Amino acid sequence: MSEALPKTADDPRERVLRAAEKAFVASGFHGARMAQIAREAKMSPGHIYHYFESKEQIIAEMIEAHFEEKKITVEKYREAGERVVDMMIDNLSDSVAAKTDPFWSTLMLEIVAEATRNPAVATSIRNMDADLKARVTSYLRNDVKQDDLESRLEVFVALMQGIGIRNILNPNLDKEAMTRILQDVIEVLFRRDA
Amino acid sequence: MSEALPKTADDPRERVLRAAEKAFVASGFHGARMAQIAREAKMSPGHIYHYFESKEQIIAEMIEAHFEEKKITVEKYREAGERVVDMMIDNLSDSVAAKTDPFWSTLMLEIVAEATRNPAVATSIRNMDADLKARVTSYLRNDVKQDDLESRLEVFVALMQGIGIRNILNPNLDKEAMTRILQDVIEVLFRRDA
Amino acid sequence: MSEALPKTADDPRERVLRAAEKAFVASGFHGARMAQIAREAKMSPGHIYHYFESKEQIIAEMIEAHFEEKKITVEKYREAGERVVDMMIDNLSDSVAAKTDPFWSTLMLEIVAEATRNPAVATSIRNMDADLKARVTSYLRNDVKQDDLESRLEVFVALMQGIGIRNILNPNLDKEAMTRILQDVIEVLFRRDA
Amino acid sequence: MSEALPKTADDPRERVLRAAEKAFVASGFHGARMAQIAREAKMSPGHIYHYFESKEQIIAEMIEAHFEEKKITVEKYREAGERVVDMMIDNLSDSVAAKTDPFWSTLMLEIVAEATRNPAVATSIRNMDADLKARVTSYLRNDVKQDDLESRLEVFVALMQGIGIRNILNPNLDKEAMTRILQDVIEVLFRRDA
DNA sequence: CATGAATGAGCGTTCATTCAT
DNA sequence: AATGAATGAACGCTCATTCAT
Repeated sequence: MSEALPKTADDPRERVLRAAEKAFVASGFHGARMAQIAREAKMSPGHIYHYFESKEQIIAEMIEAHFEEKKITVEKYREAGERVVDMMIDNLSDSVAAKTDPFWSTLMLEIVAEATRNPAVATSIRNMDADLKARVTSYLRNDVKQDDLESRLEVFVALMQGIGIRNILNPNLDKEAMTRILQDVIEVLFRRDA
Repeated sequence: MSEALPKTADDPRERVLRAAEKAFVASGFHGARMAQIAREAKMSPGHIYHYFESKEQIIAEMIEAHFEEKKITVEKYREAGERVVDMMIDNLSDSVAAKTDPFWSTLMLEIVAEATRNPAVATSIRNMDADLKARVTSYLRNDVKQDDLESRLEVFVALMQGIGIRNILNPNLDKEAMTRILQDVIEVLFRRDA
Repeated sequence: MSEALPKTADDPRERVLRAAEKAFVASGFHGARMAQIAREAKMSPGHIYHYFESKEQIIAEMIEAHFEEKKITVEKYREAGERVVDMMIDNLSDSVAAKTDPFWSTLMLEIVAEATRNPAVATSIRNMDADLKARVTSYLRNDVKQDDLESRLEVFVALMQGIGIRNILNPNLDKEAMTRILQDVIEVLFRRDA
Repeated sequence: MSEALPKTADDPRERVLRAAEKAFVASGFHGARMAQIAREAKMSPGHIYHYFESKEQIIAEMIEAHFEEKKITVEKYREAGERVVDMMIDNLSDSVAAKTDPFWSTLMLEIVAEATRNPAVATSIRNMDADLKARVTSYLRNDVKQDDLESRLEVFVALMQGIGIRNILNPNLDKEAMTRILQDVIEVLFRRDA
């Protein structure tokens, strides 16, 4: 009779979240208007409140969905066994492309900025970030021997997230050159002793 | 008799800018209220408009001042001659401390996020960022021989700005360990062929 | 079933225009507050903006409606054929009553005063006034032979609008006596040579 | 040592009143800003309050001064004895010119409009208008025999003030033609039986 | 499940007036 | 007599949210 988790394009909640995402990227969490989200979701403003308690809640769920997606991306590395770092390097070009997609980098920025003022969001993304990092750390352990691996991962993640910011400040980033240089950095971060 | 440029704590424009900075960090550009800024600046809301045309202008001037300060920081490297990279490494611990100061990293985040929706701000900070990068590139040229120096600098700057984001997502960052690892990264970025 | 143009008391736009009219007469265009208009229209201030872009627009539409009404009044003279001047004289008492209604004379004053500082309003009411005058002139042509008819009409209109002002400066105007005297003036304006 | 009534250009009160007049014509009573008046009067905003209690008071005094001037104009007719109407006709062209001066017609409009909402102003200008009218009536009595003279004067004054409005609604008024036609009207108003 | 009309608190900003000098 | 910096109440307008249907 009824689907359990209809996370398709027809699921109205999903439609709102996607619409909100778009609006947030275009105007920021505070600049985005419920009316704008409603229009994009092809739903009346009033009806959104049938699915979400408030704009705040939409923001919160959207952020969660964002991390859920990242979790899936990260799970690929679980299969890599002892070849995680190789896989990282192989995927570098795609990773840089993802980080420099204005849509995602803007969203990431918006999320982190929101965390600096909304304690609930801060707690939530810190937990999710820790979870993500713990996963990656455990996968990397198969391949990497340094005992300061966690800090090394922090450096690597900082670098990748920083690239998102750089792309905003300098949209003419030479991504190919950067990918090449990043390979060296990864080597030094995770292979020095190998 | 009378100071020409009283950029002291008594200069009312400066007082407003400092107050705005605080309010922006606490609530974001859009969340900050003029009344809040006025209270913090010990000035009536109306009087702020004696010194600034609009909230928008306060944001713009605050951003400019922020970059002006960075320019001064960067100028230290001008004197370093052929020992720029050494100086970078020597200063690493201070640089990391600066990047992980929640006040400044939050402000930076706010600024970059604003750039993604306010074209005037985008143009302004891109110009200022380019200027800053050009300066550093020219100082590095004395010490670094790689022809892809610009991209290497981009990677380095991404890393440093990314650390600001990391500190928000993980306030328990092991700064000492990261400083140590960053030394290796700097070596590989700017010394590999030397 | 649904009405096409419900210009009744239930049409919310009409309700706002009527409320605005009242408020403008009581306090002037600038003195009238949106809250006052909203209260009078039994509508929240915010909701007014569902129907009108701005207070300015309400003023503009109210002025237009005012002229539209005048156009209807004037059209009666179209049917009069060669007996326009007779009709004018027959209607004189009503015309004087209309011009001395404090509500309408105050509104007219407000409109003309607004025209002296708002160029958009000036253009608008000049066009509408010219249209009105052209109509009356063409109707009068059937009955009146003077070639300076336009100037004669200007004199007549000045007189009628001036009565509105007089009524404000002297609310005890002897309207009957004036109507009698006005008959002579009309005769001399439009009948002298007849 | 000190002049009794220094109504010269140096009298600061006079300077403020002249400045206010200008500002009121340009922007209306409510649109005119104290700062604008102060600038025009070459005086600081604060200092204006040394001479006037409030903007309201400036408006009130300015209106009074305006009528005082009119009183002087009207007094010319006192000397005319039995030739008042002749004098009126002789002066017609000047009178029309005065009424169509945008400065004065705008000011008159502003004053009458203010009277419709400010009861103090209403009382004041009604008294002054009555005084003026009584004077002119008494002078006309020497020349005019009709017993409805007061109403005839009302009609005449309505006509002249109406011309001010017409000039705003139609700045291309043919003043010469109108002057000619007005002569006929004056004749019929004040000479019919003579 | 769905609409969109309706609300009203709260914003950035203005400006008559006051105050310290 | 004179300044102009400073105040703060009040405005037009916006928009997240609610309500009648």
